[in-house]
Amino acid sequence: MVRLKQADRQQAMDGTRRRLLDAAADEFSRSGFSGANINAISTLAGFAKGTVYNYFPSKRALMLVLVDEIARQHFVFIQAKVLTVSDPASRLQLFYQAGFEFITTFLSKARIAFNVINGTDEEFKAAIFTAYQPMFAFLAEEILVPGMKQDMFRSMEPVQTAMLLMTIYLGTASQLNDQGRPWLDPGQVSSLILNGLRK
Amino acid sequence: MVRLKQADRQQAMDGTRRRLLDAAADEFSRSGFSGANINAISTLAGFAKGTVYNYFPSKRALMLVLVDEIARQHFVFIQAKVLTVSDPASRLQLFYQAGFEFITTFLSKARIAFNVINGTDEEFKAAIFTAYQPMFAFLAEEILVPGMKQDMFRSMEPVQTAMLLMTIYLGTASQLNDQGRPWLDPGQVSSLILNGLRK
Amino acid sequence: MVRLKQADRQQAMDGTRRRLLDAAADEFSRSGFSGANINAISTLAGFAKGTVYNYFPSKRALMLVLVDEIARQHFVFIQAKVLTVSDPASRLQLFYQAGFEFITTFLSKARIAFNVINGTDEEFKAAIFTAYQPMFAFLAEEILVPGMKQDMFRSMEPVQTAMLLMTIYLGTASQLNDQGRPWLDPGQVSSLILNGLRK
Amino acid sequence: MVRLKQADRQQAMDGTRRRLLDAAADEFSRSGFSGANINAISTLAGFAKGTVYNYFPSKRALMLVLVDEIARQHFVFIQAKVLTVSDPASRLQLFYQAGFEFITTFLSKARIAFNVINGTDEEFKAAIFTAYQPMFAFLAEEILVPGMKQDMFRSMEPVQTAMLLMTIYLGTASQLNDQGRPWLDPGQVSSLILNGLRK
DNA sequence: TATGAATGAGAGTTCATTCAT
DNA sequence: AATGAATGAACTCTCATTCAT
Repeated sequence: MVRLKQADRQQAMDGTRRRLLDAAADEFSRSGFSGANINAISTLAGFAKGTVYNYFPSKRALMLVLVDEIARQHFVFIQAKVLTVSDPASRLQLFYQAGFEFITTFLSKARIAFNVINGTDEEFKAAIFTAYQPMFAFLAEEILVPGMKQDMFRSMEPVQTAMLLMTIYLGTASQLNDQGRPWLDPGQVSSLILNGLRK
Repeated sequence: MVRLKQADRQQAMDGTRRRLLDAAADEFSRSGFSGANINAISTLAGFAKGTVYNYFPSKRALMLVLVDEIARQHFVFIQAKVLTVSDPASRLQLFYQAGFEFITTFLSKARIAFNVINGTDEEFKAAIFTAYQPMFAFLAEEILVPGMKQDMFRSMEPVQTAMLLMTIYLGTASQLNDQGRPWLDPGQVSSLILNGLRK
Repeated sequence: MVRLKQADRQQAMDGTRRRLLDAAADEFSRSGFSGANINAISTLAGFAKGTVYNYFPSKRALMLVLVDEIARQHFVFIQAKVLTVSDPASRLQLFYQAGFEFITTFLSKARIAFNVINGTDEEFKAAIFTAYQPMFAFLAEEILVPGMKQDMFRSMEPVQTAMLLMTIYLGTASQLNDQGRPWLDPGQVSSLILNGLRK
Repeated sequence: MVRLKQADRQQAMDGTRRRLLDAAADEFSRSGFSGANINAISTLAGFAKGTVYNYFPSKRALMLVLVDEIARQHFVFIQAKVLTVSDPASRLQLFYQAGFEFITTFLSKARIAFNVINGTDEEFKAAIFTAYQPMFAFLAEEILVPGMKQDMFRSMEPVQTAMLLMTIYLGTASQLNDQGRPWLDPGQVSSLILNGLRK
């Protein structure tokens, strides 16, 4: 019985934490980190101000958890789509397509990632790049190296190029119009990139 | 004599304004807009807090003036280098080279531009995109259209493509390491782009 | 139990609000609105500066609440005394007597009312005159009109005369010596007025 | 020649001082003392900020000079009109008539007087009451005492009654509508007062 | 004498954080 | 675990005053 109660409590806590993180994503994406308001976050989540501090020791810690979560989710989302095909060129196309899809689907989370990457807070930047490492590795090992081995792409330093592709992805995908949709078409971008990479 | 005195005073004011703008560039680039501290700006410039308000009605107004100035300066810098050659491909290479050079030379100003472009403040974004219009037009009319006319580049919608190139430039150039130098090499980027654009 | 706790909390908040309003009355009466210091108000009330803003959105809003409260309290105080008699002449005498008593009893509140009435802030003036409407109406309907009907007062336009009496009351009652007591005697004033009004 | 130059200079200084005092009257009447802005005063007068400090050591000193001047001018204005007749009752009527006329003619100066009288600044209050002493004396000696001697007014303590009449005058005259005209009619007021004073 | 750039104390306001309940 | 009143440091902005010219 005690175990059940504990399980219930755990579940409730997870729910609270989840709602706080989601509300934080909304608020941070709308106002940036400095501009974000803890009160707005807790209200949005349906809790009182103090509750935030039962789950996260500070606004900054909340942001760090969120940033890490976003980067992981971002990678998982793209990886799943890309691995449905095996041809490197198709994978690259899917990479851009899935990436743009992630942005339109999880707009506020994507905005946070862009803000952090181009922001001034070194701690947040370090956190997001650490969390994005798997994405860099995936690009290099599962797309670029196979493509070069199969003579589809010209020979390039894979890690550096992965960084270039990722940067282009983030740069092009982060420009959103008023409706929160990217200015540019993922097909257009991947076509230019594929053309650029080809032997 | 009075005229001389007035001229001196005008010059001194220009100097003050210049120092304030430079200090603001430093502070805004280090801390972002919300995080920036007016006191820090004035101290950095060697003045008292109140002096800022003799020149700019508010922190926001100061930022807007700065953003506009940065975008103009950015364009002038690149345009001057690019127009030294006439071949579209060379112009594109020079565009990236000059762009990266601008960033390493005027690092704090470049950081501000990136922050604003990827930030959450719509007023700042609108201001910077307005100020960058000439750069978009220049890319389209002085590089892409001539390149297509000369059959060097495949046929593309020039304005949309200019936006793509500009976005790639900003995205790739904005990733700086701890020493404030770009991660990526302008030659590498322009090579990929040129390859991507070629017929 | 929860209800009790909530009731306690509500009571505590009411107490805080009350103490803030009282402290504000002190400070505003001592220094006027522009001269008043929010820090002084909170300290006087025994709270930290920020607490004021948990109860009132701004210094101005606090003043408006206070002004409204003062005018209502002023009227209720006078009305209660005046309605203990029914003869119009006695009512007028009691009006001045009660009015002067209000001032010596609630000196700082009375000072605020005088300041506002003779001050330059149009928003405050509008607020206090709105809140004093019942007092004007009371003077006209419960004292002047009955007095004229009973042929005790000469015939006059009641609203205009009510305003005159009220103005004389405020003007004479607002002159206070160093001990915060009116210069003039309410009996002296009401005697002159009654003599002036008699048929 | 030197004397002429000095005279010119003196005249110019007088002009500057005059314009500053007039501008100060405007600004103080519009915004009260704390709310008034030295910059607004100097600009209104057509000078630079610093010029004010060549004529008055501080904002407060400027106000004190102005208050004194206003009270003197107020008295001279009323006295001149009242002394055109000799009958005490007519003098009282003229007193109110001239008083109301002063207010409509020198609105901003009158507003300053009312503000000061009903304000919180003890130094200003002391200054204005000192400057109004001749007016009190005049009321007592030139209107009330003769009226009592001629059996027109009932017997009263003249100084106290002078204060009462002056207070009623200031109280009734200070209520101005949006166009800066008194709410009440001087005739109505003096009629009530005369009736109140008569034997 | 007139100027106005520079000053800096001081104001109102915000808000992350604490903690008693 | 959840609450939200209270806190007070920190911030932007104002403006009377100074002083070199």
